[in-house]
Amino acid sequence: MSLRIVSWNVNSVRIRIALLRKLVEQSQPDVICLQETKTNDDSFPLADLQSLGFPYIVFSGQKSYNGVAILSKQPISRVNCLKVANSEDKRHISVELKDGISLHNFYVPAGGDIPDPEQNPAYGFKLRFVEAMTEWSDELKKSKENAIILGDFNIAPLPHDVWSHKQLINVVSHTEPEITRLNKLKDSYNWCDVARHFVDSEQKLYSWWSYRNRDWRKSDRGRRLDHIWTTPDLKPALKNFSILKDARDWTSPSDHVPIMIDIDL
DNA sequence: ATGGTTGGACCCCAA
Repeated sequence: MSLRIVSWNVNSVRIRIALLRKLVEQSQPDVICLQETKTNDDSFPLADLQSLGFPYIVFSGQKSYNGVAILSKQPISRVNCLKVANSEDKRHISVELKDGISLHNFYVPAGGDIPDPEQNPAYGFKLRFVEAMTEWSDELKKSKENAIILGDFNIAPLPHDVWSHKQLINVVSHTEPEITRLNKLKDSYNWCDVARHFVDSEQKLYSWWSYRNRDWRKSDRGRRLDHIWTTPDLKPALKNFSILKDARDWTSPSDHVPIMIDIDL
């Protein structure tokens, strides 16, 4: 069974319905994982999304901030929401795709502007959040379960995951403490960074471009904040990876674009 | 060196 899985930080699910329709028509994904849905569960646009051809939808949201969802064409089971780093924030939801293979959708905290946990608690929370993900990953490895983890990790780890390594080294998303922690998470289960499995590390690769640029394509000051990782045993099953960059030019876009994999499960 | 934009709620916050 070949599965096409998309991850997208939509920056409000309710105002992005038309763009989700466009995504479905153009790319025909089987599973869509959303971050920053920005709505509580009572106001989640369930019927609208089901009408796009996804009868099976699970979501965990809150008013105004955060929120995650998974849309699927096929039945899903074992729905779970983790309380990562003891936070009440709705930043994780997972399902079982098929026997023994789980899919975990994470929205890692952005972490504010100042890269100092003393001055900026949001930054400290971000670091603790990735540490908590690592503890979770350690347990997953012990269970030997295969998994896909994806979402907006809000960290661009490699020099060519940002438009200027030098200019962003002290900018939250590309600081040494964040990168060290993300690498620790990656090493904890030898996770495969699917984007870099297919695209050389010397090549620039972004999934996010700030709203605060007159011409995002021309200035091209992007960062690779969105990720899809698999457990090492799933590597041979990976068939394709793509970043749907054109979505940044859609009418009233998210500042993140969808990223997509094809995997034979 | 600074400011630029968006979304959701409310008159500002987080991204």
